[in-house]
Amino acid sequence: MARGEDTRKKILDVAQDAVLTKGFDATSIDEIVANAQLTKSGFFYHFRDKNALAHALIERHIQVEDQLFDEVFGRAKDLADDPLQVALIALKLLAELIEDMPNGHPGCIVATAVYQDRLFNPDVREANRRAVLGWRSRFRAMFDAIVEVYPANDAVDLDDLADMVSSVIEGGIVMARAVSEPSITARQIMLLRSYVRLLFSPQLK
Amino acid sequence: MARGEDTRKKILDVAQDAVLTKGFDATSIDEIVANAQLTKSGFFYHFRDKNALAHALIERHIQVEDQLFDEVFGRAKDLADDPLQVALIALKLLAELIEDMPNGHPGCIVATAVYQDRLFNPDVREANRRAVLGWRSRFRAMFDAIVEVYPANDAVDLDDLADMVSSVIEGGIVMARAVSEPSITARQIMLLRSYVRLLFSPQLK
DNA sequence: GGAAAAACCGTACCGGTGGTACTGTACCTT
DNA sequence: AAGGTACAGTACCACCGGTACGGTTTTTCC
Repeated sequence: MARGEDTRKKILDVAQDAVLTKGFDATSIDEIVANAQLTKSGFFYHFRDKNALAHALIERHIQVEDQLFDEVFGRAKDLADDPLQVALIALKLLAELIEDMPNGHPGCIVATAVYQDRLFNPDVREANRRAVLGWRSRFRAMFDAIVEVYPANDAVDLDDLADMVSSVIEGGIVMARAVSEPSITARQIMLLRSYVRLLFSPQLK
Repeated sequence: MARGEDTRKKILDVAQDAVLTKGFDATSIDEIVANAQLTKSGFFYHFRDKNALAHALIERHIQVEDQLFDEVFGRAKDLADDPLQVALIALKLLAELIEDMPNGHPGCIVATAVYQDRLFNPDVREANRRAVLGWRSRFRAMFDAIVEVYPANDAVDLDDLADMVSSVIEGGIVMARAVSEPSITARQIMLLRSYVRLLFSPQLK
């Protein structure tokens, strides 16, 4: 059983690497099996078709991303008690984390799926949707905690604000790739942080 | 000469329609030539290969988008003199415009190109880059005008802030498509507007 | 230790797709 | 009349996703 899982993981690793640099469609199965050192038969034993691969890739990516967010927010909560400070610290940590990634952020697989209508496959589409909605509720909770202490300086919907975190990250990745300036993503997150501060700070400076 | 241009335009129209709904790779040349009512030979007479089609598509999309921005900002300048008010009005108009688009925003072709490494083709990559940098300088000018009158309430780089406009739009499109809520994009722009107001308003409310 | 299941390999094949190559031809301009 | 423009038509190729199926090794469980 461990043998099978190892192979499956290797396929996913190889595929993810290729997909993030070349795109999903540009990554052929032949290429994947060559790099993973197995045969086409082996590949199709583990994945029904290429959609199943995309699905697995997204599912795994969501887990990793969620874990990353857990760590960042866990660390932020260790460093402060005030919910606004926690959010500001978390966003800073997130920006630093993305900044330190070699070659910039690997590029979000969710967006990759959105822009290749492989997502016509309902499974992939649904996985994508769940991921985004998960992030929404996560960040929503963060902002809920803030407004209990600090009333917002502008009328904003908190779900929209929660979405803005994902939105700025995704948009930042697109921008970074478009102009080949990897640092853009992190700087965009810092701007979002600036917004959060202005939105909830009782006193402007 | 007009005969050739008409055919070329028809190819682009048909292709754009398919690409925006199905993705670039999922759109076959056979399908395009069928819908445009010509033969494969005709297609390859106008475009060297599929990359050349992508390139033309992006180039044309940039023109349309620029024209759209021109209209929005022109209208905003008609409605106000104060640079901050102009920006706030422009962002509101932009949000409304995107909101009114049937089926949500068509989905930015720039991002489509970013996520399929068609951008391995230097022409496409460069066109993409030029588009994004063009938007940067455009929005940068807008914020430059504002800071001459209103000092920012937070230390921000104006190029980053300019990028944030594009970033929020691109990210908003990704989010909207991921969860199938077309209105997200417009609401994200309204949040950016909220940030701009908080950032430059001398008085908070 | 033997059977069965899991995890593959090898090979052959199919339809679709991007792309090439070359010939033919209607039309328009000079 | 000549020559370029703008295609149509046909034939062909390599690659890719996917299927089919038989054979082989490895692991697991009784």
